[in-house]
Amino acid sequence: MTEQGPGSSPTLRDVATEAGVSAATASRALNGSTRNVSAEKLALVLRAAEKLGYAPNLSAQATARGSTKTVALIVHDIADPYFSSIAAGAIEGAEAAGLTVTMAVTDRSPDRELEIVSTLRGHRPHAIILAGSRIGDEQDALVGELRAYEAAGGRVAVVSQPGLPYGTVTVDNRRGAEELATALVAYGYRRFAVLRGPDALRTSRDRAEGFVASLSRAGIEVAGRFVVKTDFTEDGGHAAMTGLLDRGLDGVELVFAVNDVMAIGAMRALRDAGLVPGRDLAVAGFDDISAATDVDPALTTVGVPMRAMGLRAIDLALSGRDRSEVVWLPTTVVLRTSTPRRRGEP
Amino acid sequence: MTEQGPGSSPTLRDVATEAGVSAATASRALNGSTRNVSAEKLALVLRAAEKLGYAPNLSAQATARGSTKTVALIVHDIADPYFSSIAAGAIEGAEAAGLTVTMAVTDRSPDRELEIVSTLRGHRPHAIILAGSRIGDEQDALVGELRAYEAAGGRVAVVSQPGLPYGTVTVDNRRGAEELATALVAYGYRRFAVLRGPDALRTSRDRAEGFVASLSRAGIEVAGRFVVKTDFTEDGGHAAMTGLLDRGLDGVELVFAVNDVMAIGAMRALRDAGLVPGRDLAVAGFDDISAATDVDPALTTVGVPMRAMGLRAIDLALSGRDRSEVVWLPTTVVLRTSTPRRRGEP
DNA sequence: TTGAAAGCGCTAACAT
DNA sequence: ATGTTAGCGCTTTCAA
Repeated sequence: MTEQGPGSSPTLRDVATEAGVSAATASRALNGSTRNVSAEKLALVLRAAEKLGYAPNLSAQATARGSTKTVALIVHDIADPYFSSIAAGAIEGAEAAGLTVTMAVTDRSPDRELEIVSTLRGHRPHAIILAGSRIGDEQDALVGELRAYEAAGGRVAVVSQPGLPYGTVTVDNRRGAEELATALVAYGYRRFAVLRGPDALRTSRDRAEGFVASLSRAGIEVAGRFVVKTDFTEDGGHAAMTGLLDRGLDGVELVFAVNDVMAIGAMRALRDAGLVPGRDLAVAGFDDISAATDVDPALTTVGVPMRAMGLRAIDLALSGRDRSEVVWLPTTVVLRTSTPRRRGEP
Repeated sequence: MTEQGPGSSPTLRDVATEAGVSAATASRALNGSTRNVSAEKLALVLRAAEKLGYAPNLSAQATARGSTKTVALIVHDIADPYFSSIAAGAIEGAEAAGLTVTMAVTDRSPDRELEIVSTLRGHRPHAIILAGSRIGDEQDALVGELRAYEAAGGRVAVVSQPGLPYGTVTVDNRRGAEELATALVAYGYRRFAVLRGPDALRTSRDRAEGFVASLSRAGIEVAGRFVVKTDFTEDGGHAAMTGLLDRGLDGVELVFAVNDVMAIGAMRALRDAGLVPGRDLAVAGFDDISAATDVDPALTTVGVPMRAMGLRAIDLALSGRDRSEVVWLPTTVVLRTSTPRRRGEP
């Protein structure tokens, strides 16, 4: 047993010495060109490395090679199931490619995001994955930062926000919402309310507008006071629903929240008010997070393949393909018991 | 605008040249000892860096300094709300300390975990945080790997599994379960079933045993056939509950699942069988994930401060304090409507 | 096949 | 206060 003093790790040199070869040979043996090293030396080096508990210093490797084995993932909020599912997919993809994932959360702050990208750039990751739609129009600084990163050979992929000049994997939010609206009308619903997120959130806008537009085409209008803006979170949904209740539902039969966590918050608000979701007021969401089937009644929603999105984003970033390719993943309307078929309808 | 060719990033040298100073001065200006550089040069360097869009190469910095600005977080499953909350706390703590988090998921495989620790070691992170209780007794290899890491100056912290020779932040799972049992007995429950996880999972064992032991002290025994082992997941809970239902409840009034996701799975199984959780059979869980208040009836559970655990783990690892210190965080019994008070009880 | 030597981008004595 | 000079641990020519 060769003891290492504190603060020190065995280096390649140590391994080389132990094996009685040069550092160059040790390096070759331990990775890259295994072809050019004799079987005996190879064995010697491997044994030495094993004995010393050698772990290559990835930072040194990176400086020498000029490239790292990491990919950076940026999400708004990792505790949100939407993002954690995307992250799970991304991590799966990255690990399959032998890469390590570094992660940062923006807390939905554009400033923070910019700062993060800037820091991350220093890590020289293979790729940077931006998950979650950007907010506001201060994108210039962000794009500038990313441009610099790309110019230096980095790859960028974006999840869920088409419109940035990078490889993107997304779903057609507008179309998904339209299909949901159509299905709901077919179920006999005629009077709707919509809980949407901040104006600047592209995802929220697309979903809300698609929903309303589709209804409109069916000859159904949603009164302005029944479209309420709130936070893109469960508490936001709860607050908005409570407000709606206070002001009076006035015949509204179904409330559509632009994402599941908001919808679940709204359901909670209904229960808090002594109402039964699904029976007294139908509720629909968007995303199909796993909680959608945990709540009672189970939530009608539009399925978004979050995990696959994370996975594909990694693929997209890693495959040196055409920048700014857009991968559209399919959504699926999932009708559950939170939106029962209305009496008297087919 | 100075354009950089692809594959290249401006280096400290470039900045120094641009500013007309030496690399050393540029280095000093850009970080560390700002004190020892004149205001003018400082401004010059800063301006040059800005102009070139300079981002320090963290790998190079790390090799030169011999230490990185990262901490590695290892979780079983990032899509699980328990772990994503811990991760959120850890990331918050790390970012506050100016550190970047790298993350890996084990998928609950001890082999994978070992492999991960080994790879991560190469990154020379400031600290490694192990979240989630270890499985099985193949800990020797893991501990060996961690020992080597520590010997080289790394810090290790563990979340939720006391017993490893490292700084640990955890809750008293046994005691939490005992208190829950006591509260439930006070509510008038007398006949229980327990859904527990794999034997080797310490957390599961502590909770299940604590619960049963507490009941036993109150003169209540849980028949062996009403203690069922299953996966530590929602599907596990669903399957176990379904099985229990098939075999007959035989008067059981309440089922305690050793974590919330299992409990929620069990509730779903009840509904699938046409039963009403809370009314036909009371259900209790452990953790108090946010979904616990989303389900209906809201889930009785034992609150675990997951986010705080992640945060404290970072603190623990970063504060150079006594290795193997154990931080106990408090749990709180939260009685909700999934376990209504039984008739005829005080 | 192997080793010597140069260099990756940065930091940290050591001089001045 | 600033520049010079060695490294940090590893990879990769280039010769041998």
